[in-house]
Amino acid sequence: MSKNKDTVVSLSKHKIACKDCSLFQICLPVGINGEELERLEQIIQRRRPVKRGDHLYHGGEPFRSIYAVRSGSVKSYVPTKNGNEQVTGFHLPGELLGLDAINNKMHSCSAKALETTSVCEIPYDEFELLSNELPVLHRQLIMLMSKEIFEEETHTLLLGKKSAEERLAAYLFSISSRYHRRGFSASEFYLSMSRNDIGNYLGLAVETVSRMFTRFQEEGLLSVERKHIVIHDLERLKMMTGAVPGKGGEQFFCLRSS
Amino acid sequence: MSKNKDTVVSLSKHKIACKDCSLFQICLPVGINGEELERLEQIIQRRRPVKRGDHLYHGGEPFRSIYAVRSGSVKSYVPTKNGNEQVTGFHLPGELLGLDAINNKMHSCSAKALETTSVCEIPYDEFELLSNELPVLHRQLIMLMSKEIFEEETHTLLLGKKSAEERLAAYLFSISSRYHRRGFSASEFYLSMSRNDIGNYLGLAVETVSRMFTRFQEEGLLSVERKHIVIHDLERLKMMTGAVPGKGGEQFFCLRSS
DNA sequence: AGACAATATTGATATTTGTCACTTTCGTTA
DNA sequence: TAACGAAAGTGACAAATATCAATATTGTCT
Repeated sequence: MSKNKDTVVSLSKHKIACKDCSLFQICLPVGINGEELERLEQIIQRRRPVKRGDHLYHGGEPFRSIYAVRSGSVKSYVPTKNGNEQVTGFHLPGELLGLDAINNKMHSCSAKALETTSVCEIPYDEFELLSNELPVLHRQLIMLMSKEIFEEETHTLLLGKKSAEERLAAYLFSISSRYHRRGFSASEFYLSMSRNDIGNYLGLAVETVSRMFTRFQEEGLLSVERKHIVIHDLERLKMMTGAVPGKGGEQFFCLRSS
Repeated sequence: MSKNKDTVVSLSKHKIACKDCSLFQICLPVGINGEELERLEQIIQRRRPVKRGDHLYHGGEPFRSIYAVRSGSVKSYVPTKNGNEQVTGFHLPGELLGLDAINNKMHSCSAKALETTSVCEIPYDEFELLSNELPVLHRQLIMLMSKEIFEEETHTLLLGKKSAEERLAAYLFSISSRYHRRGFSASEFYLSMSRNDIGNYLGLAVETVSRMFTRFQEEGLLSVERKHIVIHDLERLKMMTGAVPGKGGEQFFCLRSS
């Protein structure tokens, strides 16, 4: 039990059962019955919200837990030799972090909150033990990891060949879809990450990102005011990503929505 | 049990027990005991080698199996609207394919052999059933998927910010390490993929790839003759990738070796 | 509120890479 | 073996983006 008032307030405010969590069907889409869920909940720790700039873990630290974002957002990055960092991903509500560390038993990147963020922490050892009795948990994790691999692939697709315009369009479309899935508006949202982070993630100079936002706005595609984005033509944005597969491919549109 | 002669012949030719397979410790690194292994082997199908250009699966097809490359190499790609394709990955011996399809139950990309290639096929339904009894199988799959996610992240790192030089260097270093791990030379190997595929994967024009190879050769970094590569200075190649993390980071060097 | 630091935007210029056109080499098939 | 088409390499040029420099805006701290 924490001692200061702040924490107590936060805990009481955030102690929500999984089944009442708005992310329930994102975290646990497959059939988990009541008793199984209860046992899972017993090992899940709901951490006090972390402040902007705080770390969930650092690269090189031993791996102990998987995290699920409840609210807020987190960025993953790797520090590089020249004192810079390379951003490897952003994590929005309902998304998991730390999956890349299971195999190494060590975190390969650092995770930093981009804003006040609350997460669920799932201690991996306990999860493993429980999974021996409840194979459905393993199955669920495998599904989520598959989705993660699929999405990384999408990101490869994004960075692979495209122009700055296509990259930023694809990025915005991805963010939009992810917020939408989480129950928020697809056409209006705040970008919690800086232009710097976006450019870094997309392999573009900050200035190029700025210019692209300006161009998009001039073209009437969207309105942008710092971090506040309103997309006026989502369909055109999607087209601009250039990621629509060819013949017979409409059924597996690959610039994913979730 | 298969019925037609063709299959029987192939099976007899390629029926090698997992424990005798040179990829054993790559596929199944953790402790699986004899009986468990035997039961796993019963569901693994060793397919007759596929010829260069043949597909293991196409994007949009229902997902049925995971594949492990035994020998040869495979490329994954997504067809795009303009009739081109976007290469999303290469798979060398000891590596798995199809993990991205578990969640969707549908393949999101196509997989094509770059040369004569033999694979093990693991029907996923049967794997799931068996895993209910042997949780170690699930655990192993999760480890392998974690590794996959880690490597995708590495690829993000590769494409994120780097110049053409850094990209090609990182690519060659990755291929080198993966061959090395499989027991081949780290400094001399054949690139089974075309310049076109490499360029596509790295987000570079074919001509740029060619020019970079030429430059690398002029600099004495390597010798290249079409697909045959000899690397003269692996250490310098590694440095050129620019992926060395900063302070205290040597322990989690992120441009991975496997 | 004021001041400072961080972030974002804009413009001018340099560099890199892509595109186009052509040549060479290789591999396959007749 | 010859001939063809595909893949690879090279050069000239154009286009896209990075870099550098300056300014504007925002957020934060006192």
